[in-house]
Amino acid sequence: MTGNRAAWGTISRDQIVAAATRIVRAGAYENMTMRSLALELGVSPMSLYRHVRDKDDILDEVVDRLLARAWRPSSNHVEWEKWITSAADKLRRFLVAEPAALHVYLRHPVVTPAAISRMNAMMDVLRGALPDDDTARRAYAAIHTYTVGFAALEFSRSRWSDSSDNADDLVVQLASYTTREQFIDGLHALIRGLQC
Amino acid sequence: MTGNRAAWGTISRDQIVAAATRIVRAGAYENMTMRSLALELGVSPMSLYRHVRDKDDILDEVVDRLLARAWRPSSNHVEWEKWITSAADKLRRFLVAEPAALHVYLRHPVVTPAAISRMNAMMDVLRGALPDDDTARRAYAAIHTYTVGFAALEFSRSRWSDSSDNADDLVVQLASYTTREQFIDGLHALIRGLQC
DNA sequence: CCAGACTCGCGTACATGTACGCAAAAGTGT
DNA sequence: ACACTTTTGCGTACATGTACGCGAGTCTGG
Repeated sequence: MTGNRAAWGTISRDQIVAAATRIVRAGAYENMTMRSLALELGVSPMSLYRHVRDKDDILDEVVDRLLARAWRPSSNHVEWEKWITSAADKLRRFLVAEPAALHVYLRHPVVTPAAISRMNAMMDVLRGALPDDDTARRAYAAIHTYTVGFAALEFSRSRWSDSSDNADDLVVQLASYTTREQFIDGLHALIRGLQC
Repeated sequence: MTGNRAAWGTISRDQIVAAATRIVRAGAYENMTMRSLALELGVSPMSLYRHVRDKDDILDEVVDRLLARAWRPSSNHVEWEKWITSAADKLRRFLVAEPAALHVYLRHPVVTPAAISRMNAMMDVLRGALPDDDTARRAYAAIHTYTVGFAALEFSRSRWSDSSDNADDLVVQLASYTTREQFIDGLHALIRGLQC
């Protein structure tokens, strides 16, 4: 017998990602550490690194799986603006609800399968609605930027307790401008501007 | 004698922030750790915590000092759109050039003195250009969101080496859509849309 | 001037991600 | 079957932020 060593081939990349996905789905992203993950898989922490580059590598794949189930607009809107709005709002919700996703989106460009599917779907709609390809690309980039930016600020605000009471009225008012309505409002302004 | 203990009153909050500012200004933000900071101040790491809540507390103040010198538009543009564009671009540059600043902006609402000055200046301009106060506030919020979002994506892209060669053409094209021109382009679309 | 309260510097300790290299298990060619 | 290479699990170690509490220095009311 081998002391206390786990059997050869105990873990695979898929199992690691699956376990991580389960943990994140359970809302325990903050407590998902390499050590806790290893413990759950009955393996030593360093063993994970045989199958995975680093923690972000795992998160990339976890987030892709979650995104695949989260990005599609609620229904097939006839008007393209509604479809785009719904798609953008879905991504915003996703990023705010899933800190792991925001982490990934802010760390590097996301080019995983689900993200690419989503991009292609949005580009198809934008290409059909705007004069030329270049305009569509610029529109996509601007909308994406606004969406991720909004999600980042909305999330950062959510973990904020106003410790200082000397709070400027304007500050408070603006800091609280991270509601869904605000998002839609700004997004519509952006879309209007992109059509000119 | 007191063994090796630093003299009473050796450090103050101001000195800590000043030292941290020096380090960040020297571009060594990544290497600014509580330990290195303490070492430079001739003090034990834990001593810092008598004067500072945590590392982010220091960074907040450092970033405010740097922001104060970085946010103003280059010149007094007559047209408000140019002034706003310049101000937004200044913030974008600042956030991309200074990782510490991006970190702070993504972590919680920034309500330090320089940030408030900047906000008030922008609000003054927007109030003068748009029909009513509410519109101005919405405009500010949207522009701020877009600016911070763009900076975050631009920065995340800069630390990216395209490891996969199966890279979709579209992906590459869009991932590289983080240039100053793209920023200005999207910003102008947004501003156009806000005026309707 | 002195006792008690308060401020401050610090030693220890812990959780985290992960670099490095050893050794056991599995695979491979002969 | 045997020598080898490759794959895999893991022990150790380090840098990081920071919680906790001790004891020394300073201040304050009587």
